[in-house]
Amino acid sequence: MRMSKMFLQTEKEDPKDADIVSYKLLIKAGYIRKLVSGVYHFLPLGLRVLRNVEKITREEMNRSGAEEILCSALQPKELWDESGRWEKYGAGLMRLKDRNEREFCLGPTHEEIFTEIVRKQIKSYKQLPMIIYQIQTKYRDEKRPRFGLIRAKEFLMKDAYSFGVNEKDLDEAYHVMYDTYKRIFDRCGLKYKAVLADTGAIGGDGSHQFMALSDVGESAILYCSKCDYAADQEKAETKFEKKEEKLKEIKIVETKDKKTIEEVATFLGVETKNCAKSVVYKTGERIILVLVRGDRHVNLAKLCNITGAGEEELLFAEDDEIKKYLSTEPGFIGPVGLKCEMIIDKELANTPNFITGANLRDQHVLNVNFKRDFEATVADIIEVVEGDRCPLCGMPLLMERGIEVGQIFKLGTKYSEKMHCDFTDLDGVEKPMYMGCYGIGVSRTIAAIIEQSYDADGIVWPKEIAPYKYMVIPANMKDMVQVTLAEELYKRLLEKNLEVILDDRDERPGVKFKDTDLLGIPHRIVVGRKAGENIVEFKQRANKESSEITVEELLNQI
RNA sequence: CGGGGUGUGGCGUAGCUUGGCUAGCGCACUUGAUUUGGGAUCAAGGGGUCGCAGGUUCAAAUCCUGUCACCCCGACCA
Repeated sequence: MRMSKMFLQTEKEDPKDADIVSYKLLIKAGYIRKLVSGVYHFLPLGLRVLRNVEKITREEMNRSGAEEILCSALQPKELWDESGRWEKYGAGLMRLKDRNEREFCLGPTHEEIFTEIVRKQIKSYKQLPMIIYQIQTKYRDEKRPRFGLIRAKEFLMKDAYSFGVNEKDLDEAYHVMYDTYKRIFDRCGLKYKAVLADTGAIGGDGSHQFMALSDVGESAILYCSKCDYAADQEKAETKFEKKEEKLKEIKIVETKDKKTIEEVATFLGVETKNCAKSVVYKTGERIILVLVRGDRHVNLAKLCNITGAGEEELLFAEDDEIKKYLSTEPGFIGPVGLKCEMIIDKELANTPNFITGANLRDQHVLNVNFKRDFEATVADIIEVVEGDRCPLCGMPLLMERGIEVGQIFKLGTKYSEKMHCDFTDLDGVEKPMYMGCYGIGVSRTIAAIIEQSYDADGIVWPKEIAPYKYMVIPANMKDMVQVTLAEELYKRLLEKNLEVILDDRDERPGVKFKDTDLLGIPHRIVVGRKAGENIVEFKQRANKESSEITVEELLNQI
């Protein structure tokens, strides 16, 4: 490609609306352009990068034995009704109607579609197991799109679905995909961790996320300082020690105007972890009192799983609703004597003699004990933080932030049962298939790569990702010796089937160097003053090493 | 959804408080000259519904009302 002909515009100044590196650089270097919030165009260089990530993904998926298809993005409501997700998915689903008022959505994910395709075609155990996948644009009406390609409304995703006859098939497919994902992200040059994950809206009972480590990541990862336990914060568990202490007698104390945990703890001269935090949630008509230790936060993902509520359905109850439905006093809520659904965190359940609200204005209760004083469902509902104990080995957990670039799920028969995706087994009995699903955010991966690989001058692409691998720069376009040699070199590199740009613009060399760095082209070849002696400069973007070599040496070397 | 902020040529911005002449500057773009190893210099030039709608006024980028878009923060309390 000739730079003079390229559809490219680089910018010197940072875009006003960007504050993370990957987005700034993608815009400045002319890789992408924003249409509206959360929706982006890929310009020639951006598309080449996207295609490179796709290529790696496709090659590794094919290598694993999976087969590629391409489904429609437009999906009819009926299929989503079958799985029950038309209601459950909530506002994130892009819904639309055709001219006959028939309802559709733009696919945010494709479990329903793949299940539909497979149930039409696969009838026998003999045709299983199998994995099919696609690379396609997905649509999600995000609450708040942000960080450029990291959270977009429209984005490119690779999604794969496995179908098998039993759990063993599923486990095998899951492991194959796990290994495949590692190969994909290795080739993308990412530093990442595979962590245990919550299954969220997709459902199922086993999942890993692949997290590209980065401070701008929206997810928190907790991992053990000693063993190899690693989990998303939504999923992470911790080990706690059961405190042995004699149960004391329950006692009401006056706590005038002391509403928050901190106020009460300070007032009573105790630590917040000796108090119980009572949080009232509602989902539809259901009112749930959730109890965690005073120094803990409720983990919404865990709570959703336990209550069966969707993340958008589970809300904090307003004060007047609390008064109305629970006949208690906001600010002084406690489990003792309260009549409603209650869930207590297992850590608090094992804490003796804690303090709670008394359900009366300006009063709290001391020495409350689970079981003795009230009953509730026990569950793990706290958010684990850095310093908590590893659930496997008990050593302290560390925390890091990550960008979720991939996730794999064991779906089991969740979709196949609802949607009647059955096969006839060896014994002649019709059974639901065991499914898994496996996603990679292709466009998001690009942003993650940049977040991990840039410097003051611009992007530093890993070699497989770079849109072009070589930049040939004639330093002075008026010097015919330089121009001729550069043209010759360009031709020779093209003949070798290398991805090369010739910067044939009539610009000063500084401009060309700056652009090469900004674009992140891995290898730069400058044809300059020594062109007459057939010597050029060969410089590497990543480590800034450069050498002067003859054209012949260069051609032999690459 | 709640809170805060911002909308002025392709990009980045000044002007707005205190209304007033042709809306200024840098980058980019066009033409010419000089220049050519880390974002050149000079000269000439083109490009603007000041987000949109309404209002106040002799007069609105500027004041008022509404609206749209974009960005950031938040969604944890008993």
